[in-house]
Formats: sequence, C-alpha cells, structure tokens
Amino acid sequence: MSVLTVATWNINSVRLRHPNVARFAEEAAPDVLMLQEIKCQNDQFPEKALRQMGYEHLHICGQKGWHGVAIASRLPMEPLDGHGFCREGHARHAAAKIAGIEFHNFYVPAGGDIPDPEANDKFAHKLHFLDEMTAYFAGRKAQGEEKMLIAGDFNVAPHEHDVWSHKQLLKVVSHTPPETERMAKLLASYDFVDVARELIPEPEKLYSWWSYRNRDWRKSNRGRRLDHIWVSQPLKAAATAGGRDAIRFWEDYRDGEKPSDHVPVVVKLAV
DNA sequence: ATGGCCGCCCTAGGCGGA
Repeated sequence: MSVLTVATWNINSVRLRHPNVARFAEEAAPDVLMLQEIKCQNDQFPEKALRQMGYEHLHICGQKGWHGVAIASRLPMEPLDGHGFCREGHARHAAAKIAGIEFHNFYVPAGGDIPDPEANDKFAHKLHFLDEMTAYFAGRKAQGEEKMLIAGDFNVAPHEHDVWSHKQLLKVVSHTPPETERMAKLLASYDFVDVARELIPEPEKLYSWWSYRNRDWRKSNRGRRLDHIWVSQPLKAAATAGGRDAIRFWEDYRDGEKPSDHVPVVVKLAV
C-alpha cells in the first residue's frame, strides 16, 4: 500500500506563477499535478522549472494567451489523445495514464455573465461543453469501468454550501440550475464520486475560488467551490480510506506573492 | 447595497475571467 497524491490547480498563468507551484511542490508534494489556465503556448511553458520540482513527465496542451491545461507527473505517464470537448477549438482538456489510472484534466468554459444560452453564446458553449463531457463518459462507461480520475476547474459550484450565498447566486453563472443539473448528470454518467463532498459532507462550506475583487478575501469569504476531483467507483475505496485528511483545500495559496484566484485541491489516494 | 482586480496581448486599452 502506498499513497498517490493528486492535485488540481487553476494557476492563472503558469509563466507568472511557477514560483508558487514550486512552493506548493515542496509543501504538498503531489505526484500528479493538473494545471488549468496555463495561458501560454507549449513552447512557452516553464518546463525546466517543473523538471526541477521533480516533474519529469509533462503533457502540455497550451494555446496562445488563454486557457490551456497541463498534467505534470513524477511517475511515468502515457499521454492520451484529447477528444475535442470544445467546439471553439480551445485547449481545455488533457488526458494521461499514470500508475494504471486514467487522468482527465478539464478547464470548463466560464460562461460569461448572462445565464441565458439564447442571449449569451459563452453560456451556450459552457452548457454544450458539459453535455459533451457527459456523453463521452457515458460512452466510456458502456465499454466497462476503469480506474478513472477527472479533475479541474469545472467552473460550476454544484451544491448549496459550495457557494457563500445559495440564494444570491442562483442567477449568477457558476451556480444556476442549468449548470448544477448538468454537473449531476456528469457525475452520474460514469457513477463518479465527488471526493470532497464524500469526505466533507454539507452543510460544511467548501470553496476553492475567491474573486480578486474582494479587498480582503478571508474577511468577506465570498467563495465558490469551482475546482473538483472526482473518481470512478474502482477508485472510491482508495480515495476515501484516509477519511477527511485525504482531501485538502490549500487556502493559504490564496495569499502571498501574486496569488492565483483559485487554490489547489489535493487528494491522497491509497493505492 | 454596491463595487471592488487581474493577466493577456503586435504595450495600451479592451477583452475575458467567474
């Protein structure tokens, strides 16, 4: 029995914030690190810095200036083909097989301001993206169940206590019924386990993102849980064996030099 | 009750984030 530590973090520019990643790599020591919003092309990715942190195996899916995801691993990794998942051609998905587990890293579209797919094409795109994910994993499930871990910035806070005010956010993109209903369908598509809520049930509040606009994010504490780590049933026991210490939202990373507006979420798998 | 920030890009204001 050993422990595989897995992290997801929307880094909001990896070129600007790889020093933060280095600190995190020391402190949390994830074996597998899934980054979103790297905001650079593949040849601009700070590969040398990541290798110095012990991440010899990199699968980078970048694009110019926006979006972009990467999987960094201390263990050997077999990159897997992307499946599109994005009608706009953005780099929002990376997959790889590591230690016999299939990892999927997603950056779901934010969806713009107006929660109406007729009036706002970005919101339509977000809903479409979530539907594509659901169709993909339903198709995969029909072929048999694998050890699968999907994670990333899903840009949806699914439950009442995943936001600071359920009532005030019901009409705010990230917590509207069309989004939270799709999150439930996506979860069901492969019978995934939402590890954070399995280990820390409601009504305890859990947030992974706090807006830059709050002067004092800790004091106002208007957060949302947008970042998720889900596992398939064959990994459920491994993900839950450690109890609530097996999941951690590293809130301290919302402070310090040039923080991302998201904090890393870490799961320890007993494999 | 409201508005509050940040990072990207053909370096500067506009766009996107959520």
